[in-house]
Amino acid sequence: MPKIVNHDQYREDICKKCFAIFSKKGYASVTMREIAREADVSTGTLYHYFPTKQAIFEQMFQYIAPENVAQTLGQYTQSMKLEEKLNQFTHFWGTYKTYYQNILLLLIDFYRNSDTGTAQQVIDRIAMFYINEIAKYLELPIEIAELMFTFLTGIVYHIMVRPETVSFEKLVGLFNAIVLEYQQQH
Amino acid sequence: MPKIVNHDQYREDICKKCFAIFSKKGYASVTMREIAREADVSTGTLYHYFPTKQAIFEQMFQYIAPENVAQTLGQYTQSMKLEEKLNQFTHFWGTYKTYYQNILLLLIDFYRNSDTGTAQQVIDRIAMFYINEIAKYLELPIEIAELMFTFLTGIVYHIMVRPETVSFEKLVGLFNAIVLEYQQQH
Amino acid sequence: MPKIVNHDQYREDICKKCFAIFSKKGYASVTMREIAREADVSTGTLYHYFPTKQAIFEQMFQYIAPENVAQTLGQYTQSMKLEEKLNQFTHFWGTYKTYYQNILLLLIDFYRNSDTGTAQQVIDRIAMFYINEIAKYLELPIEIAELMFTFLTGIVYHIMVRPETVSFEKLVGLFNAIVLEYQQQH
Amino acid sequence: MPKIVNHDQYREDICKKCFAIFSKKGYASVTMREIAREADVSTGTLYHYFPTKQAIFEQMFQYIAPENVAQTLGQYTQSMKLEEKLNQFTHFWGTYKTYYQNILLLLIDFYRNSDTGTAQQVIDRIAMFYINEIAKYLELPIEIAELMFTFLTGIVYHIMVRPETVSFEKLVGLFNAIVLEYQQQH
DNA sequence: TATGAATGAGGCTTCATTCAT
DNA sequence: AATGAATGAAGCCTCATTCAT
Repeated sequence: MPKIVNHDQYREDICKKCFAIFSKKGYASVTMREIAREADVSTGTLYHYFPTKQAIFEQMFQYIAPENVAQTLGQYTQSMKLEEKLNQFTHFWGTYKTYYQNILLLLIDFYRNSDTGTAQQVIDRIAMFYINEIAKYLELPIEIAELMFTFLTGIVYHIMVRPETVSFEKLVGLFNAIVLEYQQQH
Repeated sequence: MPKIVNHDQYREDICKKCFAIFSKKGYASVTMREIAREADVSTGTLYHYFPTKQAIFEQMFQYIAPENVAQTLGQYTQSMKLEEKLNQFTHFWGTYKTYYQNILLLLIDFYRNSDTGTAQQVIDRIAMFYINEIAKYLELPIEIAELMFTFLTGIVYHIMVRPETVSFEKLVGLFNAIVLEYQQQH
Repeated sequence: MPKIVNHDQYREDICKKCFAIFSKKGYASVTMREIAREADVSTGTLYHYFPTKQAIFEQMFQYIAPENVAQTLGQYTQSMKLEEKLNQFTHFWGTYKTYYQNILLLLIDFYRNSDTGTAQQVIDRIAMFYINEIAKYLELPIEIAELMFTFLTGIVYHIMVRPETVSFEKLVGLFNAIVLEYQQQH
Repeated sequence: MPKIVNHDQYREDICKKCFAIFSKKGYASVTMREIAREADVSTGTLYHYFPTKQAIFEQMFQYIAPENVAQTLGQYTQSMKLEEKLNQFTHFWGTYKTYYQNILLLLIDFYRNSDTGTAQQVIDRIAMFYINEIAKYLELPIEIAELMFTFLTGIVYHIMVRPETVSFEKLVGLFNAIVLEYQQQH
């Protein structure tokens, strides 16, 4: 009997193992040999489980992203007032800056290198997950959460490409103030 | 008798000519042959003026002045009330969606493929140009303009990668409402 | 308790089962996985019974008896006159065109991929079977049957590679006429 | 200025140079590196002139086959009687056995590895060339020439795959006798 | 025995870069 | 200066074969 393998489980393992290298180098400049090395298998094995490099990349998101996200977001402690929550939340977000930057770059690579429709679906699923978590935690309407998430995406981008000029704290503080004020009016 | 050529001028010409193709296809998937064709020279000539493909890409941003990238701005007509201005502005922004998406992707390629410090400087210059234009036109403090620009960046991204779920109008409408309210308080 | 297996019998089974796929796709473009699937065993089992892919291919011809290859023959009904027989025979041959084309291609693959001497022996055995059948059925001397078979081989080839130009009926009609005339003289 | 190259001429040169290796090893088992070595260029250059391996193979026939064929056939000396002509012709054909065998194998590879329609056209052109030459030289009607060519194809095949059993002379002698007799009747 | 997961050499192809003209 | 033909390293992928279970 050959080694008993749960294919899906194995795929997931491989995906998890190569997340780091993709996250570090993006899509295009990662070679199959590197992926194989990272996943500690041969290139042949890679092709035993995935038809193409692109498929590895795509499935990686299916397996990794939601989990990582959940892991990342599940750390809030509850607090009472919206203002405090906002502060805690954005502070937290700031702590994971680099992580979110990598994800953002990776998602853009994903968008560039995959079938557009598929990419959009996958990315949307990830985004919706975030948005719902934000809404739940901050006890805000989903539209506001979506607004916040969109804005935070913008922040992640600008902090990455313009770190000298952009102050995360200032930007976020201003945004929080605006949201707070708006919320109090309604 | 060699052709008299102003090297810098020639470089600038080439850069401008290949902006379109880079903006359309990104960095990695544009070949030197394509660049040469676009710039209407031979690959040999390309290497006479630039040491590498990456150098072309980097210098392109130097020659593509912010005004060029933002050439679509500056078409506003003035109107009185902030609300109207906001509406006009965001409507306008929405019209050029695809263009901004391409620029966003391009800048990310630039960030990925160039020296980080240089890329950040160049991108910052472009961003600041936009932000100042926004501040000037909407007669808003620069911090608010920065906030808006950051947010608009997020929108461009989300509209690109999640078009099924995200409504530009709704998102922007909500944002405008919030900004407006905030502005009236101060 | 291991399964009791008659190895030779097992080999024969496998060979017979994969004849179809080889005949359809040729030697080179059939993979071991496909052979395994076709024979309803694992690739490991394949290698338990055969040392290489080539060995499978070679032994296949050993087990595929000439009668199998020529199974389509033997369906003739007897009729009296040579002319009628010729017509019936060539009509019949024409009906199985595609089948004979595949066999022809397969034998050429065999010739190319196997030890020349072995291939020649096997192919000769198959050919002789055909020729004898022709001689028997048409009641013609073996030399004439050989002539006919050689000619029919040529026809199979030309119909395959030049279907637009070659008319099976015309070619065969002419040939029959010639044979007939020759026969009547002797 | 770069080296001045007549692309078509260069393509033809490359094709001619790699005819030998293809003719010796067939299509599938010839690698691009071998082709390059044979043509005395780099693999890159190969792709400068041909988009794929298949294209090289296909164009090789366009360039090579008619010419080689012509060269081969242009050696007849005229003689008076049909019988003598037939003898000379078939003798000649026998002399080039190996050459025709290679061509036959190669054409079958061509048929297998190219778009069917294209392959058929190319092969038909070659065949028609032969047939016309036969008709012209032997002063026979085109249908008889076609018949002969078809038959000769069959002979080439059988001599190749069954050399122990098949006698070229006998087969051809018999065929000549039949043709001769038929011709005298009409 | 039987399985099929695992291997890795080697195939085709791409493309930034070099260099003879 | 300008050209574009030529290069060859390196990428993705295939598949006959091996081997642990």
